[in-house]
Amino acid sequence: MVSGEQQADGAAAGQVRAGRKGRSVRAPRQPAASLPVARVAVEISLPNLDRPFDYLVPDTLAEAAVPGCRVRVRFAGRLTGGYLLERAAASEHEGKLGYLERVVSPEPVLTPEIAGLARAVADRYGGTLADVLRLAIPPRHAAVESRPAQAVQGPAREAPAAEAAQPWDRYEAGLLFLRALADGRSPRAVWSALPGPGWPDEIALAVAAAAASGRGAVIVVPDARDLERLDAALAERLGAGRHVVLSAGLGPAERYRRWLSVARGEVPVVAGTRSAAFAPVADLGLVVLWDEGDDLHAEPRAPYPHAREVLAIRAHRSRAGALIGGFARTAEAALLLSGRWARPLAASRAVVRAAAPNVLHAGDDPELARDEAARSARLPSLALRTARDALATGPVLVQVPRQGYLAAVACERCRTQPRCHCGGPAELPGPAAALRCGWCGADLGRRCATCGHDGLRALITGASRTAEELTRAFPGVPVLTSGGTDVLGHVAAEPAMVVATPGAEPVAAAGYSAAVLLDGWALLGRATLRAAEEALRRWMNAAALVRSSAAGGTVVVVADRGLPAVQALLRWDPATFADRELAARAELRFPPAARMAALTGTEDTIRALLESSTLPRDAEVLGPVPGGEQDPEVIRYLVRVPRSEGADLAAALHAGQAARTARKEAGQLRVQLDPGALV
DNA sequence: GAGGGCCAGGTA
DNA sequence: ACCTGGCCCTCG
Repeated sequence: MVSGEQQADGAAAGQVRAGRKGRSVRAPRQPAASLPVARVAVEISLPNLDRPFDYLVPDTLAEAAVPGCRVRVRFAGRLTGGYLLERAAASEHEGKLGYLERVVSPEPVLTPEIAGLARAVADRYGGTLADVLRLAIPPRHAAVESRPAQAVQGPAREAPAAEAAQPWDRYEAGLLFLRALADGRSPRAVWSALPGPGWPDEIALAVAAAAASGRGAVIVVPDARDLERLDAALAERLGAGRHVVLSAGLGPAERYRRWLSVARGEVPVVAGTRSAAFAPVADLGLVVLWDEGDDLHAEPRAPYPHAREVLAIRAHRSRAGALIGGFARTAEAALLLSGRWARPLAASRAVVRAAAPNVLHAGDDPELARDEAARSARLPSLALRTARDALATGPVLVQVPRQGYLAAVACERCRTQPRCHCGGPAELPGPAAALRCGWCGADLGRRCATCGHDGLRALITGASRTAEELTRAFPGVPVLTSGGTDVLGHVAAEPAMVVATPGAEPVAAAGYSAAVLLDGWALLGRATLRAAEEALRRWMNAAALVRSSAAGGTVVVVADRGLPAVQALLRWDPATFADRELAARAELRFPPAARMAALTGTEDTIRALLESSTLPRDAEVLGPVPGGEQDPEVIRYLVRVPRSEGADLAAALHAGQAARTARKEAGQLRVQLDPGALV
């Protein structure tokens, strides 16, 4: 109801009055003649308000208030933004409806497909529609909107001929997959990409096949470097003006301009990082996820959706094809296969063997165990020999798990690991530097706090120290580094040692002649559920940059040969590894075999949430578990349910949070379904 | 989240 | 008769 105060304000009661400073006179409002009700998704991310609200469309906005447009409405007395979901003839709402205050712009930015997808993603993660829409729709840029649509340059290219599709010929069902897309069908595949530089082109060909059926595509890659490679391949295969690239680095105006060209149906193909999964491509025929195991695909903002999940939901809802893959494979992807949601798309063993480099291991090299000098130098002789031979024919990649000089140290005498007051570990930034805290950066001097000794022992050697060692070991050979803030995109075909941290490996012009994967134990030893899966993914991504075994490419992995991840690399068999990983998770009842929610907050808030939630029948509450939070008050609980009850768990936690916020209960609480970093 | 109504219990 | 705090509900 409208209070006396608001009536005096004029507008709400529809009184005619002259505004101050020459503001125009407002006539009494009248509902639009046709479809006077606007169903609005208000931009408020409170779980108890996570539903549409109806407003009246004033006749003055009858034309502008189109489904999908941005509006301003008065909600609980305040002006708030929102999206018009649909126009209706009547409302279910018993009470009196307010009027739309304004149509921000008649541009229909929220398509029915994306509205439905966003709702489904919110439901899947127990989050709110408003939170998902914030991830899905970029902020408006008025100047960009008012500019006329860009003409699409260049003619659309014809569908790829059979010859052009040849890279897919190497995969057992590759041509069938492309044919199905070109015929307008929607096959779904978990793809084991063959090692080498061909993946962007293979994706571009699949996209071109979907385009040949008159449909669009969405492609999500982990980062800007992959996006650059894909951009070039798409330009090549689709022709000019048929795709746009969406990435964070574009700046708001350019980002909105490109996004709008997709929303307006001017461009049928979008490639981007995780938020591009929501790009409003019209008539979607294919979704693609590259390097599906990369943790950059996990959105760090509420409700923490994963691009794999978003794309799978989208492909399912929109009846689009799906191509989800990479060189390695996660347990999640294995589950898509075991549930028959997708089919495997891989090459035969013979083709894989020919395309992959020759992989050797040096972890249990007997020379390493005996040769103390080699051990302290950390470079097994097999690795040094391989690198030396390979340098004759091209660059050699050296993968080091950690950046910096010494990423972890101990006192040489008493073996204590120095720590900062904040609890962070000490690292050594350079040969003559003082110790520094790896978390807060505080100067920790050089002397051992326990015994006073100032000699150090390296526990984890970083990339720059490795580069220093290699410079000594290979005099006259250029040693390049890539990692952290200084990432190289490419290196030339000339001999060089290229030291890179995982994910920062440059592409070599004609492939690396060899790669050395150092300190496997440091990757595998991390106490996380995904340590082995992640180690294999990082190794395969590096090894895929090396020439094929037929072309003399060699990889040396320094790790224990008995480990399944090492075996999987030696045999280049990501599928069996992922199946085993999935089986192991099923045994432990861990995701993705089970569905889990992580509740992070104070003991009180977690307890209150659990009390106000009606958890599914088979829910197990585990905890408190270590969650890596700095604040000792903030703890973590896990709630586990069988996969079949995942939707119920999300709904229960959503309802529990709704009840809590409606009761104005204080306290921070984060609810995360299937968090990436579990345990 | 903000605002409001309602009730209980206290205060003048 | 009036104020305050807690509880609960609505918000279109």
